Amino acid sequence: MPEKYLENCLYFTVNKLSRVISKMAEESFRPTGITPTHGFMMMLVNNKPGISQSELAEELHMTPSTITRFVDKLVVKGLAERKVQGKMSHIHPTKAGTEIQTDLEKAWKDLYRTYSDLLGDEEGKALTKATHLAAGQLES
Amino acid sequence: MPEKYLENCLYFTVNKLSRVISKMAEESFRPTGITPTHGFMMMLVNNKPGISQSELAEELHMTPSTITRFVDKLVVKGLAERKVQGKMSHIHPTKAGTEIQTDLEKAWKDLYRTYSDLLGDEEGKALTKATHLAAGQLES
DNA sequence: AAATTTCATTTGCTTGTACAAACAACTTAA
DNA sequence: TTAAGTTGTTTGTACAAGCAAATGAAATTT
Repeated sequence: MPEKYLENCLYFTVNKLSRVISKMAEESFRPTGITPTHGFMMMLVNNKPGISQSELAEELHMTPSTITRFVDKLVVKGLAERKVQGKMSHIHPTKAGTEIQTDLEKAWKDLYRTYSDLLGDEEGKALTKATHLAAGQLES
Repeated sequence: MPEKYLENCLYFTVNKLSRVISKMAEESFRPTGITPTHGFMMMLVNNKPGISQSELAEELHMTPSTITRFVDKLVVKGLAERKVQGKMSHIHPTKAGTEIQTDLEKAWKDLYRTYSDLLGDEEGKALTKATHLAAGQLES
């Protein structure tokens, strides 16, 4: 299977794109002091204080164990706190957590601008949509 | 930034798709006894015995350190061997390595079929192409 | 009410991947 | 021909993410 064939493989191209855009996202979020995924999680917490971990898992499409670790980190960083109630954990933003929201939104917009400028606005949107759709179709 | 907004973010959708298709690829490659990425590496080695690690890094779009670890594993599994020559490492397939080539190709085809069936043949191709293009445009 | 099942979270362990620093071998120029 | 720089590989360390099993609480069944 000669060299160039790899780029006809969705597994391959998607993983590569994932690495590239992840690096870009880290760059955009650097000023906030947290990584992109932690940033998204924090925004979800700010958006709905008291959100449960399973809701976070649902939104972020990540497994519960990963969510636990990520919440741990937000707590250690003083951005959020866990209120345990029976078997549920409810996550609330701290003052510091509320305060970085603006930075997070800025970072997110910045990321959006960066890749949109490189891909073209419409192309970026189209790719995002296609990617989202495909992910949905493939998970079964 | 309310819930559904995440799906308008390329970083997000791409990472999700990457997780989904990686799982699918693992599934397809399970019969071969190695993971998809090791499988691709092995195919490259079979395709060009004596290939250097930097060539592998180039083809696979991965960093040299990652390549080292992956080659290590192929060696440990008895599928390949390193012939060190000066500062270069040349990777050759062993007998066992040559022998699993057919299985690897089958796994690869199987992966292709699986996602093409779910996405539609043309859509799958188009997405692959778009993804490849985008990765190229973004890495700068 | 006790036993069982279900559910949300946690913990231990594993894998993939990267970066930074180190190292080793080659190249070039004074 | 030695010093300086470059290039290919390796090693140490770290982090994201997952799985499987464990825990602890709630809900359901007997």
